[in-house]
Amino acid sequence: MTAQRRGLGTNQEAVRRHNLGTVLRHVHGAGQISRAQLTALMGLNRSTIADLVLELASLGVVEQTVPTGVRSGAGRPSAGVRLAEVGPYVVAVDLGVDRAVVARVALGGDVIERATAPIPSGGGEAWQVGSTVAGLIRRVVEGAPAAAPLLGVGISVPGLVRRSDGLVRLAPNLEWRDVSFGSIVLAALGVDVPVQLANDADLGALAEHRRGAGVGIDDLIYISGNVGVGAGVITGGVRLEGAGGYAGEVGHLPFAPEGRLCHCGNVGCWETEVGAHAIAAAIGCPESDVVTLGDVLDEYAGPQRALGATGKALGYGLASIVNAFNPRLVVLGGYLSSLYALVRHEVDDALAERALPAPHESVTLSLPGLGSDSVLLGAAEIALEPLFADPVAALGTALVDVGARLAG
Amino acid sequence: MTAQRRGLGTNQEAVRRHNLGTVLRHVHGAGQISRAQLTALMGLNRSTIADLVLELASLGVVEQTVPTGVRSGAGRPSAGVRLAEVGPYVVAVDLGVDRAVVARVALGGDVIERATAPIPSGGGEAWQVGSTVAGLIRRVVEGAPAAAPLLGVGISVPGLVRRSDGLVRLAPNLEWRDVSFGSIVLAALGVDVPVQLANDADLGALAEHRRGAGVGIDDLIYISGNVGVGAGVITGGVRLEGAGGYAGEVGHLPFAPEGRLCHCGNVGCWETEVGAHAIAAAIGCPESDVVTLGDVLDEYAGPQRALGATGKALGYGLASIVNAFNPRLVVLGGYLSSLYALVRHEVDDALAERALPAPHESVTLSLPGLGSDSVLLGAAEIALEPLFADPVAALGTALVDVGARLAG
DNA sequence: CGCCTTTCGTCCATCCGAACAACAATCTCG
DNA sequence: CGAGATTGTTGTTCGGATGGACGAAAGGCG
Repeated sequence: MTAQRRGLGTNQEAVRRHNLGTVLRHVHGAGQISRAQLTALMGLNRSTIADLVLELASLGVVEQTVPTGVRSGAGRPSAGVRLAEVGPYVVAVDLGVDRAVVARVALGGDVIERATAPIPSGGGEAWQVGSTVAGLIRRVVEGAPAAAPLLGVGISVPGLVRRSDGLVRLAPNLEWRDVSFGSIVLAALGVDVPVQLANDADLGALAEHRRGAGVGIDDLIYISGNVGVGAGVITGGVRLEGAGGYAGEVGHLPFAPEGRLCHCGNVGCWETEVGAHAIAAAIGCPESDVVTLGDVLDEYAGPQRALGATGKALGYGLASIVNAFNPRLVVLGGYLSSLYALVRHEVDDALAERALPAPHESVTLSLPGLGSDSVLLGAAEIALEPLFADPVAALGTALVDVGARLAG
Repeated sequence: MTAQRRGLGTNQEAVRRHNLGTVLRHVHGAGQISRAQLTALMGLNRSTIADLVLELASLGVVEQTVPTGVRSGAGRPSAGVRLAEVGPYVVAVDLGVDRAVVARVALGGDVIERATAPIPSGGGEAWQVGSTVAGLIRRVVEGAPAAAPLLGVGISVPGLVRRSDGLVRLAPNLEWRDVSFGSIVLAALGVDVPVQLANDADLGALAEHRRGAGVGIDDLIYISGNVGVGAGVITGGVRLEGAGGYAGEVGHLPFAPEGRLCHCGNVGCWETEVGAHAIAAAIGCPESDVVTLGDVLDEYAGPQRALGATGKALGYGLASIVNAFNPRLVVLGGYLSSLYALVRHEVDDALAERALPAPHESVTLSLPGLGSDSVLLGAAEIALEPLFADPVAALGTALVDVGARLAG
């Protein structure tokens, strides 16, 4: 359930809000679901579910269908509930270190349209990137039906993002510090829509939890390998954010006190062993290809030995993470998924060696269920969040006829 | 708000349950509160609060008082709500490595009676400890009014406790492995009451969050120094448990790869630097006094230099924890509070050196607000938890006339 | 000291929304 | 084809939060 401010009482509007949001969350998650399933899942009365679905349908978010062909036992077949044909959508932005990916994502998580553009290496000025992103947003929104409402924009940033206001505190690979990127994009767009920013690893975790390898798993960690290394943590089914929103910065956990100098100023951070630069050096890959290390690794045919130590370092670091957070699943994203495919054995062994037995016995390592789209879809998910918290309010303030507004 | 199973709908019984529980939680937290304050805090109507308080009073949990003397401006003074004179209580058990502390704790968190007994070094057989604990429980319960209901028993264990069923997976300093200590205590008592077990650091964190140095702070970590070192994490106001309940095992984070051998089988764990045995060795304290290291440190008058390296190691380790969890507050419990008092400077400096600026700028180190009772009071808090989740049900199944039942 | 204002408790009617009961609809199975 | 099972639909009930009216108990002010 949505975490409302604790200590508060529940009034009847809150009940309705929560129930409408929960129905919508289920439809969003399953794509197609019957009213009978909803009654079972939510533990409410048939009549209540019927009423909730009716209200969502009148809001134009869902549609009721004739009973679907999939039958399951005797009895009258249940009416289906699915997302509306022309329903609300969001814009998801995945800011990488060398390119920006922007997508129009429908409620339900399908990418309808997508556009990509390179980002000057070293990030460049934030306003330039913002203008590039705004152009991509215009492009993906163009084809949207005029009647479809835009709920908001979700932006993934490879760096530390302050939770309270979305300020990018530090994005080392973009060379940004204290950049209000949300405002910059909005200014370049010339419209006012809700914008949510978050760390890339956090969003990868969210997406894998909702729609990827971690569906039904309430404690998982997504490790993003994206030049730097970060972790996004889902615990008890909710994002672990910490006081400022910076939780999960595992790239600078101490690893080898006598090791290499890290850009953070310390010596021997985990990132100096499993970061993209370290791996590139290990396999003799030129510096210029570091940003596309995943592709390089996918085609790597050199000696396994070159990566053995790296795999071991990855496993040892994961052991710390497993001990600290006790996840049921660890998803290796970015170039780490390519790396894991090459040295799975070394990683698994190192993890088993260093992790405590109790947390180790229930953990699984896995590749992303969403491929390289985890982060992008996570950005869509946070943009959808207000809709699940309060469907009526979110749809009330959503923007319609977006194509025309942005073109003008 | 209490985390109910996600995905569920909210029906009207759940609303009442939640609101009753929230009122009770506020009274429990504040001790004495006016109905006007409750309306403001919970955002409900005056009439609703009156009705909720009335129901709690008829359950015998709270009492209404004439308006208290503390005035605040004009207007009719508001009736007070306080805990009932003869109200429900719980038994809290803090299992240390050398002694067990048992207390009768009233709703509201006051320790009414307390009893202590030594535990044979090395823990001894679990059933022996269970019998000792049962004896202590009998003693503290004896004086309770016959009409007062016993809600349950909360037990703190220095080790890994499985969340699902409270099994003690591993308690190294008691030399226990897979011990169902809850059942053992119940069997020795001969009655059936709800029993909750949890890790000592988790309970320290809970108590400091509810009633100690972390009141109003939703992201905090309690580091327990109790021969071994563990962390309890509160994030977003709720306990971080992880998949099995083992989250927060930071004692075995890698620290010095060329360091000492740890009892977990690895080399250079943090615990080998800041664990009780390491500190005892550093200050030349005999092995037999390791279990009371806190007292030894309080009276320590030797050279500061002996502890300088330890302080630095503590700070470096805390930096990892701050980076990983981004807490607003870190409470140093057990002997670490004594240690911190001696080498505060070294710890602070080491933390500042290794932590990332963003998470570091908002974190504070502190001593426990509850002294050495944090863990004990945390055990009381988990035993109270069912009451806040559903007051009516919890009181319905509570045990009355406990003294006679246990004596017979 | 009396009056006004403010704030709160109490009592009532109201309203919202979930639950329930009864009946019709539509399937499976024998 | 009939019995049983499950669901949709509709009208009603009911729990519980809400809001207004009124009185009560304070403080502030002339």
